[in-house]
Amino acid sequence: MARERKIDMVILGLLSHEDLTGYDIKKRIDGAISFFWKGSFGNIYPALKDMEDQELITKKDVSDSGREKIAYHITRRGKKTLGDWLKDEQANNELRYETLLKLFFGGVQDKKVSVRNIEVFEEQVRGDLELLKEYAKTLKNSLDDEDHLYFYLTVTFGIDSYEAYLKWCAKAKKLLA
Amino acid sequence: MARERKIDMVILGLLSHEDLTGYDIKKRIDGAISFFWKGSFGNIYPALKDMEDQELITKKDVSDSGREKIAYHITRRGKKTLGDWLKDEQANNELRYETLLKLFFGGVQDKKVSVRNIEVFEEQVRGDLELLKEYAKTLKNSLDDEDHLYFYLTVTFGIDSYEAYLKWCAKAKKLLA
DNA sequence: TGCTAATATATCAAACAGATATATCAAATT
DNA sequence: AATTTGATATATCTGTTTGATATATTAGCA
Repeated sequence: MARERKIDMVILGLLSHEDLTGYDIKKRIDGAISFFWKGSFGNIYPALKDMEDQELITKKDVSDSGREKIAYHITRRGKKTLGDWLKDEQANNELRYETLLKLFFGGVQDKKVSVRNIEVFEEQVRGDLELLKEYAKTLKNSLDDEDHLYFYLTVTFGIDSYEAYLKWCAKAKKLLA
Repeated sequence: MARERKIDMVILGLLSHEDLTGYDIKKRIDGAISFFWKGSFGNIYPALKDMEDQELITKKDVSDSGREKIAYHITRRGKKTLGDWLKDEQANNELRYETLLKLFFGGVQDKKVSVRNIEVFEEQVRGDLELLKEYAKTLKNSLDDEDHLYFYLTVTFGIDSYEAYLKWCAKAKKLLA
């Protein structure tokens, strides 16, 4: 059975707002989306090619001068595919935290190693949390704009969970002390 | 540059406690670990073969009768590799939540679709949270056992973040109403 | 006895990550 | 004016991972 390629949906979702080149798509994914989904050139470019064959998107040359530049536009078929995916209730939600993996096997080393791993994690989270809070501050004033509302919701998800992470870090370090 | 294969560390971590067959390793990963890391036969068996070549683990035939059964044992080299990884401060922590992806592109559909997606997520989380709380209850009485302590820490991470998720779900549904 | 589920090893195609190759262009530096 | 740097832009390659499938044995049970 052909597995559903999730990067297709990310691309269709982005193209449903505006025409974009592969490079633009990568930049968008690396932005706010990267918090809950990743993408690489290695799957974006092949996906664009395949989806053009399936007529979910169309190509248009937008080279400004000598430089080759190809923008993609979503078709009616593409919009339907995106809509069907959104309406499909099943969703795969996965956490892949190497920090937790290291903590799980922490007994192999001195407790100090685990404490240090938690501290590094804490610093990461603290930095990301600040970024998310800035996003939230800007977005909060324009929630009547539907797109901002949905963006805001994903941002608050990040804020709430990261704040929970920080509380956990404090508790965990105490238990290891 | 040869990327570090994370499944190797999961396997070494598990083998540092007891000898296991590939099938056993899969079962262990599908248990409590699956909350923060996944593994499949498709990478477990090749990893076992490679690590045997690198002398990080050794094979021993433990077939009880006609059935082939191969258990693996960690070597001193394997323990060193595991220890080095634990002491390495850099860790890759990734969230891949299709629910958030759908929410981000929710504007394409009616708000009811997004609310439903959140509800499905909420049910998933509520179920997993119950399981984690049962783990925690059992473990809490034996935190003097080091292995239990580390297990308990990962479990409380899950509990704390899942509780934050549920609070967010309530807020998000209200904002979409 | 036959059926089903669990045990156990293993491989394959598709998807994905991360690095690299190639080349253009804009802006800053020398 | 020439050079360097960093951003833009497309694309591919290798290795890793996922999810499905193939094959076969064994235990329980009806």
